[in-house]
Amino acid sequence: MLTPPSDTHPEKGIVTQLRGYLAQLDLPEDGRLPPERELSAALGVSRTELRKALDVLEAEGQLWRHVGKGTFMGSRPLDTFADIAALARRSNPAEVMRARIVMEPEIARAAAFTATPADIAEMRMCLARSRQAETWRQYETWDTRLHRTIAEASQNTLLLGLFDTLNAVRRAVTWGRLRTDPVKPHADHHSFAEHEAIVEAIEHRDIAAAAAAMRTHLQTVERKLLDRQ
Amino acid sequence: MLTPPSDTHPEKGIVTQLRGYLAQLDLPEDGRLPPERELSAALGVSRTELRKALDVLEAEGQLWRHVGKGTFMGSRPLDTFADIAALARRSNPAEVMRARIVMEPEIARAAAFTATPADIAEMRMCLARSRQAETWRQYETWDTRLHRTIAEASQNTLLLGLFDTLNAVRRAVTWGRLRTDPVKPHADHHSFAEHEAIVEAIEHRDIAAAAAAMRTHLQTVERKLLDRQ
DNA sequence: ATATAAACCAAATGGAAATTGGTATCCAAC
DNA sequence: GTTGGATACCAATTTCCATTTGGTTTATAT
Repeated sequence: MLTPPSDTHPEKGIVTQLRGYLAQLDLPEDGRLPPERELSAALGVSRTELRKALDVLEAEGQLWRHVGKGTFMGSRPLDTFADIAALARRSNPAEVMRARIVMEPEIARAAAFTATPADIAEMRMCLARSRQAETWRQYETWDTRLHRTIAEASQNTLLLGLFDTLNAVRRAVTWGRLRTDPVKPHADHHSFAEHEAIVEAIEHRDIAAAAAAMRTHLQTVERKLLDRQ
Repeated sequence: MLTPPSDTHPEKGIVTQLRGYLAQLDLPEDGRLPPERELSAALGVSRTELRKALDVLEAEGQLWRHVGKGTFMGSRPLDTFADIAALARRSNPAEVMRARIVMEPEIARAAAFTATPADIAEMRMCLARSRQAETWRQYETWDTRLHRTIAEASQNTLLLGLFDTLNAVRRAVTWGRLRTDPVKPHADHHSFAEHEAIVEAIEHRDIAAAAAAMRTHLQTVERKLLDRQ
């Protein structure tokens, strides 16, 4: 499968010639260098020989290559997938709640700064729809969407991404213990008033109240969660 | 910008006609329904009138629309991206700092609760090493490790995972504008005292002070960051 | 006034064509 | 018989362009 590097003996000259050429070359921002076919022509060597030299530099970690993409100086960018499944495996509902209590009040605080009228309109719609929900399933859909709308309103794509990750883990952890009650949430379910308070605070640009209301809400949710176990 | 729904008075007949048509329609897996131009023809109404009816259904949350994509039944799906590269592409240094200021003070607060003596010992080592650093490169290594040790001390694998994600994005975003100064940090660099204050607060289990010290520190970093641009 | 039709726009999609690193084959040279 | 070069081919990826789609504007008619 893999050919041991020591198997071939590329002329050392080609490697050093390549090194010099690359050093003298001014690379684009991403460190991409010309395709092999051009490079071999520019250096006056065959593609086979050039590739042997490139093999050496790659083994040294000086560059990395990928089919269809090209050859790049530097080290290969990290495999960049926050493995949600792995996170969920290590975590548990209590941790998820603690993480929510850490993140979401501060997100709400930021949202109170930056929310647009459209954001607030969508929050209000989520409130209304969650009140009209006929099943817990529907209720949770609109509850989730309300919280995400608040995260969107923070106008920070990174915070939103972190929130989504947290949410994905939450779904994965909570999966299997979903509420399947046929009954629907009572009209005086604690979340209704608490959600209302959060949106109210955001609408009034009261950043401290927004954070506090979100914290209160999540702490209530946490208490209910622990009670049930 | 937004047209108030009450502004127009679409024939209620069209809305109910549309409701019926959609109910009778068997939708594809993704809930996508025919483009407006087809729908209006099928229903024998003008596109303008159809759109008014669609506006109603959208306001009710029964469907969502997006230019270029189409119109879909149900509620708008959340596009969850745990892809760090994608996150980094959409984000920027300012956002990263805001996200840090949101997350890390609260993480420090949690850490002040749960840090073990071993955690604190490691934090102190990071402090010492960062003071001894001979280059900015070294300094940043120990700075990063200090912040991560604090996240570890929160004893919450999910928070730690989110912190790591944030950090990966930070590295990706900051890439290319790394400090290459040959000089090393001054002995009175602001971070030294600020780091000290954070660890001190954690050690004394002063959760409020820990959060405050971390927030102060990151706000200083943010200020310096913006100054340089 | 209101509704309709038509045209236009920008976002998004889809697919063909071109590009690129990797691999196999054939052939000449020594 | 081994080595190296030229060529062709492969699959992953990108690039480019036409098309589609929801959103908006304009002109026309009733």
